[in-house]
Amino acid sequence: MTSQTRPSKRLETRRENERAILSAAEKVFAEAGFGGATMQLIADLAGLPKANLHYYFATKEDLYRRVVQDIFEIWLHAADSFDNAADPASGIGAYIDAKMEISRRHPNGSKVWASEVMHGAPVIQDYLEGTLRDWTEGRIAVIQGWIDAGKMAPISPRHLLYMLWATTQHYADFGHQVETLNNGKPLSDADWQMAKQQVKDIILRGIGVV
Amino acid sequence: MTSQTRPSKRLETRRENERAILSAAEKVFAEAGFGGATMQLIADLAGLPKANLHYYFATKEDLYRRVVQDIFEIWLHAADSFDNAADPASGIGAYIDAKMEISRRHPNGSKVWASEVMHGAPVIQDYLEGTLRDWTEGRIAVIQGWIDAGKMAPISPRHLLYMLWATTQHYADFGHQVETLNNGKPLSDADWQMAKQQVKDIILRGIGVV
DNA sequence: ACACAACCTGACCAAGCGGTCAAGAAAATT
DNA sequence: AATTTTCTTGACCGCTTGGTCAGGTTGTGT
Repeated sequence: MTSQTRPSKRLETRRENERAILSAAEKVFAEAGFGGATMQLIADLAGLPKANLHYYFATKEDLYRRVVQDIFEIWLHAADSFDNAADPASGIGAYIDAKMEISRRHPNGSKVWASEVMHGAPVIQDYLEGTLRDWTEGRIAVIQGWIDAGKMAPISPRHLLYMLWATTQHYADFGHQVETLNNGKPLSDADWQMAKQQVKDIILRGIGVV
Repeated sequence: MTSQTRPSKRLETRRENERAILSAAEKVFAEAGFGGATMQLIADLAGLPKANLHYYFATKEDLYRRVVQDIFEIWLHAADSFDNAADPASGIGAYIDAKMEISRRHPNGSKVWASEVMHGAPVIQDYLEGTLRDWTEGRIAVIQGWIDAGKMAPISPRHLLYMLWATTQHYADFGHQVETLNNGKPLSDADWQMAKQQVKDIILRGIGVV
């Protein structure tokens, strides 16, 4: 019985360890940057000896690359909210909601991404020139279509996208600053709700859809 | 003649060296992060032997602290554009212009600041809790005054400020990404003009002042 | 001219880094 | 039960790092 594909203890612990390492690495890379992070610190946080990290990930760069790639995937999936929307209010509104949720749930990932780009994207330059550029051009076309159809104000779609990215990611990348200005307390559920609403209010009115 | 306060060769070279070191440090810290930056790299870029750096700045952290403080000063001065404005359109418009200009002229400084905050502001936490918090509360009051006077839409001043910071600094912190999406070419004068105008267009309409 | 203080720097050091490896433990296969 | 494969780990290594320091050089006040 239960002859279903057993997880095979080997693969199971492998997955567990990889996840523990990636989770620890994301945090350490986010808090210390690539240069400031040490394999020892990641190992301690993951609860494994340092040598074991090098069994799963040959080099520090390999580990870092995986962390950045994973984030990029999550980040791109927020685009799904963008598509299948007939009008800008719902499409862009949903995109803001999705990006804000990512900032809340994956602040470390957002920081690693920001750090990578700030340092000249030495690891993911190909992603910027490939996937991201294609994605961007596609959304610009969608937004331009809305403008041409008279559904929103004639702003530059490109700069609107930058504003959306900047504003939503600010709550992750500059989360510490936001928290400090919130009297040192993390944002509550209501605070996040408020932030989301305010971003949508200003931007949607800014592009003339309310 | 010329008995005016002579610069005194000593102080002159001191100032020159300090400026060379700080300029080099800003660039290296921005490109590599605190952890990734090395005193040797900064020394080479400044054209001085490494030991000489330690004569002017005792430790790497001291040097870093000075870089961050200098940036904070520049950053705060952009607030001057905010004050002495009777209506939100000119006040916030001027603030956006000023912050965009800083992003263009001091991208490295902006990156160092961003990096510092992203890593939990280990060095400038007191600035966040003191000067920045006071500054923020003050501007929130100004904006709230405009709202109460019916001069703009009733949005949350706090989140408007976050949006302003995020959007304007995006062109510095994510300059590499912006450049890549601009076909790998740096933004031209016209591009910057366009960016400025678009940010002002969307935000000013977003807060209901156009 | 002299003496004193400020400045400069090549050589050096302890500490910590990423990464290696050999030998053993544990699981899977036969 | 034996064997092979995968996984685990303490000890170790070469290298780079931030920082030091003694001794020389340069500028300044007297």
